[in-house]
Amino acid sequence: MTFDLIIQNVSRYISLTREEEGFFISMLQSGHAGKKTFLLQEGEVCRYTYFVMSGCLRGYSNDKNGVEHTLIFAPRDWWISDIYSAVTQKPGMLNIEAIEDTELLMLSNENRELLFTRLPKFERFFRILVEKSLVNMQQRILDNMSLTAEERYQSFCTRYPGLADKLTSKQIASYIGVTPEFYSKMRARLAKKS
Amino acid sequence: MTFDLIIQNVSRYISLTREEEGFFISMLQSGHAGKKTFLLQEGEVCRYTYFVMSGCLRGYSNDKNGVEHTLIFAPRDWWISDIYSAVTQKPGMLNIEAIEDTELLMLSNENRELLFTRLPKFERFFRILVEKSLVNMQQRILDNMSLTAEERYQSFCTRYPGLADKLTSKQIASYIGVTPEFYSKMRARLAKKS
DNA sequence: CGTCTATTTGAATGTACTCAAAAGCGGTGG
DNA sequence: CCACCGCTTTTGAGTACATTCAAATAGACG
Repeated sequence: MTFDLIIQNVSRYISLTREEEGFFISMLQSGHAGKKTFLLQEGEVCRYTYFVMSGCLRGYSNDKNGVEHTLIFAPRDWWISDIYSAVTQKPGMLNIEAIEDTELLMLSNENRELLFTRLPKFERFFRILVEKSLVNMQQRILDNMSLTAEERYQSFCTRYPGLADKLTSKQIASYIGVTPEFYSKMRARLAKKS
Repeated sequence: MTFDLIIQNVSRYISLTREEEGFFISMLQSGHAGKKTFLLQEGEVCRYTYFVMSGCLRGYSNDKNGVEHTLIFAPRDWWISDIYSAVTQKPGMLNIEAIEDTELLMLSNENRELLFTRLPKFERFFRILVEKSLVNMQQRILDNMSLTAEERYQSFCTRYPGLADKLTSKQIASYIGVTPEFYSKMRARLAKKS
């Protein structure tokens, strides 16, 4: 069944009755994003929280020199949105792009609020989800301050097992925080070692 | 009244009746931390979420070389805890230290759960709180990847107005992610400019 | 096949770090 | 009250990690 994955995902933190599952599912829309297409672009207001059924998304932002910096990858079974924009309803600076053909479920901001009103336990679910995300981001700040590029690459491989193959060098470089050129040299060094 | 500050803080995101305020307050303990003392140390399980009434706290972690990296400062009207440890109930790596004599309110993990059970709107409050925090951390990751040390210093001054005076150079350096030596040289350059 | 973009390689540069030593500052005890 | 100790901050020289710019090579896609 199509909704098994998301129900399992939600059930990790809260438990739902059959009716609650039904209501939750009725709040979702399904969607598709072809490779290299955008679900959200810089300057837009984020209207949805996305859940990835298959494929993979990438959330990144451009700095003042136009350089891309990847904040998050969202493979199967992950949630993604521009929280800043979704919360404030103001234009954000995040781009959400499909790395490959991606099937999604979408929860609109309005339906999210409806869900919170009707089933307050979803406040709990999203609180826990955001807490996990916060812990990851904090760890990443520490990593950026204390690890070398090579170690951050290892850290990336651990956090997203198997994802490196699906991504371009540029995308990986933009996640670990180095230029594509330096990333290339780094790979050459690593290859020589082993 | 002692609890005005925290009630106002909470009321920014949820509204409470008199009785609810009373119950919330009954879940809190008050506490004090003298300058340079610790509320939490690396390896301990975080048992409380802290709210700062006056003074200032600092949350930092030591990397494998023993270098300190500051994740957060918590002046008056801020919340702080080691979310990782509080959520998992496992030993964390965060140290929470008082920068100066600090008065606090403390919400134990058990009372936090009680609060969630009795007043589910607090799930909402903490969800929003954590969302804001996540937005800040994401911004900080982008800053670390795209700004120079000098710009990150400006960014720090904006985020924590007036705090620079209360802190040692080493503490500021550990927040913006440079060595104390480099921070010192940076300050000298900045002073020369103006 | 040709074009466009991504990746690699190299040389020169820069930002920030390490190590070491000196100077400043704060607290403590005689 | 001041002398001393420990810690923080400053300064300098040498170094390292990562960037910039430029050119060559390889891949992807119509």
